[in-house]
Amino acid sequence: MISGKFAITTHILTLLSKFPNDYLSSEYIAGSINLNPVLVRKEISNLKKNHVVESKEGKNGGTRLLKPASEITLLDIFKMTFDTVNLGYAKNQPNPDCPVGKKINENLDLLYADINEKINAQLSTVTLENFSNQF
Amino acid sequence: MISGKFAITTHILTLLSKFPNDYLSSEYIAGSINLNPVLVRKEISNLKKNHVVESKEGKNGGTRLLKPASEITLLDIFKMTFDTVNLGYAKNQPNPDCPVGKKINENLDLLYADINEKINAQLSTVTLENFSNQF
DNA sequence: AAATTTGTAACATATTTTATTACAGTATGA
DNA sequence: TCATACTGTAATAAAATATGTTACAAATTT
Repeated sequence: MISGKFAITTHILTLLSKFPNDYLSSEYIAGSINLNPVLVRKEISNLKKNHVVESKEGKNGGTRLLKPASEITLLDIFKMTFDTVNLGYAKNQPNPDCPVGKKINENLDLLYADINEKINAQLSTVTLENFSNQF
Repeated sequence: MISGKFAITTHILTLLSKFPNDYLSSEYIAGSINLNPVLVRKEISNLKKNHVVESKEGKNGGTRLLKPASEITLLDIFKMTFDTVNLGYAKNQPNPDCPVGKKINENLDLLYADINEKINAQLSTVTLENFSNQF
């Protein structure tokens, strides 16, 4: 899963933030996202690895937040679900005998690094609580 | 072509900017990018549509810039090759009976719009000439 | 003990990207 | 004027990636 990871994780966390004391099941969450529950559990697995949620197995089990929504930023979610934003690369290795081919990816990297700085700054200003309050 | 469009087009334009008076063939350009010439011609077709380059058919034909590299910004390239940057959406339509599902995409859109503003601002500060001078 | 849920692997399908082939049309220049 | 070297574009194929499904062991509740 790549393209939907941030959106799905943000959706999951928004739901959890609405019921901070309940364990929500992957099936319930999947019903809101309209996604297979197995994929929801995979993203939750990632969130657990990052100590943002905890799960309880068995009957009446599910997942809940480990900390208040005010202490989670969208930048945190971004870091858990995205490598970096980029505007793409050509798939194949460019010609190393061409001055442009030799350095194109390096120079794109510099550009993309600048872009990511701006994005990170933006995302760090929004908490899950802020985001969730829009609903 | 989605993922490589910006990178490939930037690569093409960088090459053209190095030889502003020559018609470069799609085969030559493809050799630097290590990409099929047909795909290069497709991107060039897009550049022509945007009046950034012109092509000449026939023997000794090829493509060259229609204006100086100092008058083309990376934002121009971005607009020709990207819709908008986003951090993804879940693939399926979310549940409209859930308050979160109903508004998640709308709220993600707002967030992504903010991100795009920052990216646009950044890209508008770099000309093709600036970029090309790094090589 | 029965029911419900997570965790995870294995596999299947769908979608998107990239590559290839083919060939008509155009310009050059020997 | 004919061979050559290009562009333009459509059609198709292959590869890569994303998403979906099935299956089932393990955990917990009632």
